[in-house]
Amino acid sequence: MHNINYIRENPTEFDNSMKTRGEKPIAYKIINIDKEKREAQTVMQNLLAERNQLSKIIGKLKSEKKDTINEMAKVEDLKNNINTLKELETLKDDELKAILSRLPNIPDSSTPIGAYEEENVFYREWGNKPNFDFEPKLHFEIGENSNLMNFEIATKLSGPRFVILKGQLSKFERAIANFMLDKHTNLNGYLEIHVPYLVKSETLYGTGQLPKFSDDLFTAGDDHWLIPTAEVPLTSLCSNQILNVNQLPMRVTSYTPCFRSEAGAAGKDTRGMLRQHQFTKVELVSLVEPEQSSDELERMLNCAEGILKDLNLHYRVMTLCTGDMGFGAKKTYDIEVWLPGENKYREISSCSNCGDFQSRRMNTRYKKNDKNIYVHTLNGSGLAVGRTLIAILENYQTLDGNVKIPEVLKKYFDNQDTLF
RNA sequence: GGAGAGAUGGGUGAGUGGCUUAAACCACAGGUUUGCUAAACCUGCGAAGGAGGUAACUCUUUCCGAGGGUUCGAAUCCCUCUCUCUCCGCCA
Repeated sequence: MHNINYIRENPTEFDNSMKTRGEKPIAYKIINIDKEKREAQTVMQNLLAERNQLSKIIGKLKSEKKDTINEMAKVEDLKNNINTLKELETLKDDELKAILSRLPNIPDSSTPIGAYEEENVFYREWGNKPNFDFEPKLHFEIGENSNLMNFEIATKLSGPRFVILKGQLSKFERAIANFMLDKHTNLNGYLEIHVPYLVKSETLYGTGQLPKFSDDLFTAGDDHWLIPTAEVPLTSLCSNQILNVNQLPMRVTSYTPCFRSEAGAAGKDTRGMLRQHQFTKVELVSLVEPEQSSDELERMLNCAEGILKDLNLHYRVMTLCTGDMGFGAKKTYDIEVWLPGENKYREISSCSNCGDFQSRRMNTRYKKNDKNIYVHTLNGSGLAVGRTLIAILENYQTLDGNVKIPEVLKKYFDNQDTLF
């Protein structure tokens, strides 16, 4: 949610920001509605003050057994005006909220301006593309050939975009997640949290998925929604709270399934387990003081990159341009891992600084020098477990169709050298 | 799922229609004094807004779980909902 005072004071800058995100100019309209709201409010409050005065007088007169007909008549008049103004104020406030809640965050000054994915900017890379002396297979070829990955059964049970992992592959998924969690909790200072996978619409509003993106979500009825990412419950842990400054920075992590309807992705990535309705992810979330959020984004990116380095997987980091960035983000880095089977880089993590955009929506503040300040929130994948599994299958495959186990994962996988 | 009891500031907790401008205590912050691992005393201490002023500030509205209603006036009365606790039932 945007700070109305900022829009009031910087309408041109605000519209320019929105333009880079594909929105039309709207500051003028917002300011007008806000003005109408405040005018109604001011007049109403003056009348309320008058009513309160009169009520006190009436109380006093009654206790003295005196006549109150004049005062009662005055209050009756006031009441009608108050009700009319109250309705007007509510109307204008609803209008304002409807607009503000659907506008994306203002990009950071360091976010490159652009409309499409192609305009994302290369930030850095690590490692090299591996050399194969045979034609590397795609992850689902390796999976299906070994009979450990099955899409038909999953489709029979749940429809398209689901998968079943069996035996060693199912266990391998678990090993990858455990490795990530151990690293983030033991070395990177994140506190592991077990969160609900169903949340209320109010919670999704706080992180920005609602009201605008309900089509991307699965609902379970009764105001319960399946989480599209653990970012939603983790970021919301301290909603409607005033934290003490010494609770910051707060760093939390969670390993959860994520559920996405992939409504806009019809026909895209239909083969394999790259784009599923359900996948697992280790998520990182930080709540920090405003001055620290830029540094925290770099730190978080390093935590996510560290996993890929440990796994010796080649990747590049892209800075997303304004048009490709998510709704709540001020700045986002995508980590794209190299997939030799596909001969492509593919997103495996996305780390975003949301500034105070989410904390305003969910009302998370901290107290410093007697002031209540909105925290800055950050989230990042550390990493998407399913896609990490894909990356290992494709990068560590051998000619005979087996897969070598990366050194750091062996202790999570009964010290085996190969997948099967 | 059934029955009962509750929800008041950071915490405990008083408050059954106007004398509450939400008491008191604890915690916290600042200060004074005594003098030493502390005590006593004083002061301050919830949130979100609006109007005025260059400003320190002043005035004012709303908020006692949430939303409606009654009333000149609601923490207090009425209705709906949510959550918590206790007991019973069911259950991994």
